[in-house]
Amino acid sequence: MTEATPGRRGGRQLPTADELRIWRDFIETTAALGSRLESRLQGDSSLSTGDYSVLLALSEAEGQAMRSSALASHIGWERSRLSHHLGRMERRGLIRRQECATVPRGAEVLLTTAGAEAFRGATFPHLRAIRELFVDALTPEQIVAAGEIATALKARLDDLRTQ
Amino acid sequence: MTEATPGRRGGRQLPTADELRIWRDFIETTAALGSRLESRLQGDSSLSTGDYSVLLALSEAEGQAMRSSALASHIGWERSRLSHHLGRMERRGLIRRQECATVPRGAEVLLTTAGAEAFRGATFPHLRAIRELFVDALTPEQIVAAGEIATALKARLDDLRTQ
DNA sequence: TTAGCATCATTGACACGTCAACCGGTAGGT
DNA sequence: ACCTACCGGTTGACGTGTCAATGATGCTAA
Repeated sequence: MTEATPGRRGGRQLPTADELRIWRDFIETTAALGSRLESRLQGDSSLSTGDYSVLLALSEAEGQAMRSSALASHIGWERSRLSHHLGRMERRGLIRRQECATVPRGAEVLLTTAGAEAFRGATFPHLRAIRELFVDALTPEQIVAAGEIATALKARLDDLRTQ
Repeated sequence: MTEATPGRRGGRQLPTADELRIWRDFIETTAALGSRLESRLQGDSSLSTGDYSVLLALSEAEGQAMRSSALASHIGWERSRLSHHLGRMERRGLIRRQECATVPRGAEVLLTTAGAEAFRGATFPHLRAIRELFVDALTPEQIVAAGEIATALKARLDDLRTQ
């Protein structure tokens, strides 16, 4: 199961029509789910899911502050993406950046009170939306299956990246 | 299952820690899968998945041409999104636009030979990537389960939109 | 007839992501 | 000491997506 057995289904190289239909349903529906959640969060709190990830990480951090690179790896973003996003969040007053005293050339990202407040206001509606759009849409067995599918897909992505 | 029973799991309003962990795995992994496929397609053919959707629809269309609005609803895009995308594709010579003879104010989108060729070259590697990243990552049972999960999530999204 | 009104498509402003280039500083090897 | 190589972070260019506003055109009802 971890190693692909190339001949498992007759050595075909291309998906069957059924597999393709499921693929399309799956990728399109998950994308639609993501953007619906995005717009729910936007409407409830004027935050994007990116903002939410950053604010969540900072809220849980020691002193509500993190080094930029630590933040990037914590939420799994590229550095340039984070830098652009922090610029936009700083303009809106949600975070602040300052030179790091201990590490030369390091940037410290600080949660502002406005940022903390925005995060507090967003959390409850966001979790409720996750429940309505995902948890309540599936049976308990399907939720477990979704977790296993995610794990298997992630393993495959990791395998192919380093290979 | 179609109607949410609010008290089904004790009337909680928020997801449990387990549900939340699965949610994050699920949404992040599917997003990563989508962008991996995007970059595979880009590397193999210099097309985006958006380009691919448009070219697929046009290839299958009568006379390799479609009205803009028909194309939009066929691939499920907003018209403004399609208009922007067609502008970029037209600059690259993949499609052409011309006034529609039959419908006033209608725009006809035509597949160019360069577009048809790009699509032909992209199809095989794209389908192979879907097989490698999705079909081969899952057991046959998991593929079925993925289809059912997509159907359930889609039904939920549709329910909540019209409600 | 004309004043709305819906329809088809485009446009502009803006948020977001990726890629590649860049910059400043530290560390290693010669 | 000097050259180089990396590291942390930023920037610019560009493709992409959404929203709201705009044109242009036909339909309908006062």
